[in-house]
Amino acid sequence: MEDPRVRDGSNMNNVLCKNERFFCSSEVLDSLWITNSSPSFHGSTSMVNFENVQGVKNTERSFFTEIDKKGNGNDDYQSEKKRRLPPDQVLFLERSFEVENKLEPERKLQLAKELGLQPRQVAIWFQNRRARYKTKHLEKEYDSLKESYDKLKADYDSQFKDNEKLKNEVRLLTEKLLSRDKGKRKPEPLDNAEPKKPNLSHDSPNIPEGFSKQEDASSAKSDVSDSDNNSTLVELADSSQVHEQDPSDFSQDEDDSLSKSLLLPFPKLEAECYDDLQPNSCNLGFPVEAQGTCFWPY
DNA sequence: GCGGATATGGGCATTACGTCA
DNA sequence: TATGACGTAATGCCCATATCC
Repeated sequence: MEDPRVRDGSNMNNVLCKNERFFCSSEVLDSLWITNSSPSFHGSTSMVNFENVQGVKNTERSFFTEIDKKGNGNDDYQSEKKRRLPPDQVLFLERSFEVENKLEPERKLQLAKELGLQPRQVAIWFQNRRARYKTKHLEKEYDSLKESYDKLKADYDSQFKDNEKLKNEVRLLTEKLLSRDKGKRKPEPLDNAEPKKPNLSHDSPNIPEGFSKQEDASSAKSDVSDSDNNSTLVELADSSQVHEQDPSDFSQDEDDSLSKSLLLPFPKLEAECYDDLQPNSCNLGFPVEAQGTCFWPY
């Protein structure tokens, strides 16, 4: 069974248009496509006697002038020196690549025939093109990840400052309450007085000490993953509904200790705050395979 | 049905060459 | 003119898969 897609050049437009994701202009494709009736690409070798898709001879290319000057009539593809493909051929291959980045044998033969290239050349071009695409894609993915990371880090820093501010407020209020209690009654032994502290503390009798240790923001930041400090902060701020730490949420990020420490205070960010991100814009916590993608696998 | 030999194609690292600043 | 950086065509190797016997 012959694949109708590759039967002739006129059908190639359908091939190129079958994927609606890509820009597809029949005029453009018509200008690119050379039908079998055109002698333009029918040279027996890769690019000898090549004419571009508009039928204009490429007599300006240095390679041909060199060949002509030397009177080299050798049609053997293997013996030819390596040279870049002309822009029109590259454009045509790019269009084909946009449609499908894998090359079935029949399509390879058809492209080779239409472009006047060796099938091997077409296959190599697609192979290299896939490699280039992968590189570019990885670069974009890296940039996206970095952007997401920076954003997340900025969010964390902002939240950290707010946290510090709230801690200071709690500390001041605690001191006020303590001083007011002192004024009301006689001083009591310390261990007796502790349980009479206001609701700010349930299980952490040494709150002021804990705060005093964290007044230096930088040192406190380094301790951000300390569960004792976190629990203290949460209880003091009476925000247990906000902070429900689940260590399992970060099991996929073990290799990145910095990211892990940054994320710890905000275990629900991934699930709740980044739903609107574009695919591939943030991979934190998600395996690459699980991300939606409009790109080809490579 | 199973297993080995062979062919084919893709991925990847690398090389070779052309181009340009 | 020489040179280094960069892009890309091409090569070689490895692996997965399909087919044949």
